[in-house]
Amino acid sequence: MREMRANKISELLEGKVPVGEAIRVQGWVRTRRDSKAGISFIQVHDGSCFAPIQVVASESLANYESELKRLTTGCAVIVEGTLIVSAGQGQSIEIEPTSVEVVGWVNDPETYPMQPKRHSMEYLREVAHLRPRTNLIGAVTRVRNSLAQAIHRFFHERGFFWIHTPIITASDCEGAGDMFRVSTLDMVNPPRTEAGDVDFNQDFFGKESHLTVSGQLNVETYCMAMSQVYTFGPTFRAENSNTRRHLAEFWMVEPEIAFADLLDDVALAEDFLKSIYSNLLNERADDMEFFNQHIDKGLLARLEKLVTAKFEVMTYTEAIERLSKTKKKFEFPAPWGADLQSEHERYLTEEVVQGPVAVTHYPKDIKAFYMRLDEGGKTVSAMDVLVPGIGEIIGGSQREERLDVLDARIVEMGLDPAPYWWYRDLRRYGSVPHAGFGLGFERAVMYATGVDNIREVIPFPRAPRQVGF
RNA sequence: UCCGAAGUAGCUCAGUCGGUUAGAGCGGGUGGCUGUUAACCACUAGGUCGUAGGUUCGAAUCCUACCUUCGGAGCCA
Repeated sequence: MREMRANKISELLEGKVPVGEAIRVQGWVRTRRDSKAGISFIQVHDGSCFAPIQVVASESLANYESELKRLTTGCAVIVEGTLIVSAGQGQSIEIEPTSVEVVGWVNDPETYPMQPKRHSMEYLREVAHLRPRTNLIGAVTRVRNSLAQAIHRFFHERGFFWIHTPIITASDCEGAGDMFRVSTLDMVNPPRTEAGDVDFNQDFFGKESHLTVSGQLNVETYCMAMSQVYTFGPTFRAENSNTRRHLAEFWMVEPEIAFADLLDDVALAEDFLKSIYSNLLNERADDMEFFNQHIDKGLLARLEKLVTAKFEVMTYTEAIERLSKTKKKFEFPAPWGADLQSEHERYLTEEVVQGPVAVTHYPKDIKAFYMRLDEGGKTVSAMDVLVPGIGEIIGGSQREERLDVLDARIVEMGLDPAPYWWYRDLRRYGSVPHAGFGLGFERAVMYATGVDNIREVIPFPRAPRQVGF
């Protein structure tokens, strides 16, 4: 396989290889159509782009009758031949092969799970090992990669450092929901203390340990030395959530910037979203066209508006006023002090602003202890970025940099300050105003593709009772 | 976890006032036709109707439990 470099189908379809060149394509058969004139049209796909390329195999090939006419969806082939101008309609170029080698057959075509037809997404989840061969999951995969690369590029170009915060943590400080336990103890007969409790002193780490629910507290430590940092890695929540937008294992992006306030944070979020989505529209136009046509007709218009519109900024208090003035009926009321429901968020971004909006300064009682207390002591410097279509996509805040205020907030929320000793140290030694936000990566992919179930935008979804692949 | 809906051929579905041999499209096989486009035409194979009980002369259809999936809610990213 080394004697001749294979051509990516993407480079052929993009015109990077001149017609008439000898080429080689390696991929999998999508469909085969026979002509009794003694030729077969074989659509070959290699994942490099949305479209397959057409291979026009003639009966003059030695294995035409014996093998090529038996090709079915999913067979792996290596095609060598010439890139030619298509003699038919529907494609500009195609391949006239000098050889088509069948590398891997499909054992039982009738029961091969991937048929050249539309499958339900629920069914595709049951064959998660084969679903990347579909148009939909292939397109999602390229979009997901494009966004991930764009995120790293965005931060890298601005001098941020990617911090690999730990997956295993002994602190449940984040308080962001139930955690998965990490333990090497015998679950059936764990060692006990004299009081009868499980003796975690004898566990691997010598104390109770869990999978992380957020890298934020850890990344703040590096922010206080490296100035601009971010985490981008897996995150785990053991909540029994059975919805189309929750996973037990998902990826999260969390930047943190020093010498920055809430409006710097909003500006970063705006630049960030515009950057990664405008890059996507350029880089994966083929996949985005597919999503716009088959998944969500309004997708491209919405994304194009997002990357050009100026994000509005509105305080929570203003938002509540706007909600109280409308005649629109909501399922839930929106009194000052309560968290905004999804229906409220969508009304604000879709009807009031008709574009992206950052809502700031939420009541302190509905937000986390580490968010900076505002003048007046009723609100904190939190911000949620709301976008049409889904509502909240980013949540962030300026962090509380004053030790006395932070301590008071920890106590006020009924938390034990002791485990936060290292987090509190940051406020004792060279503390500076800083801010950051979190973006659920899968939700960003959902927004980019219009796919409405989060289980389609991650290769192997983990959710309650779902760990099969 | 709570509320609602659904499980029938390899896939997508139709079929329920209970009643002979459970149907279609796609996919597979065979043949025909065509520089074809998820081609088209003909023939053909393929189903313990989610699982376990129950009611009945008779259950895909009615009842109960369980399993699984989907949608909504809560939680949140």
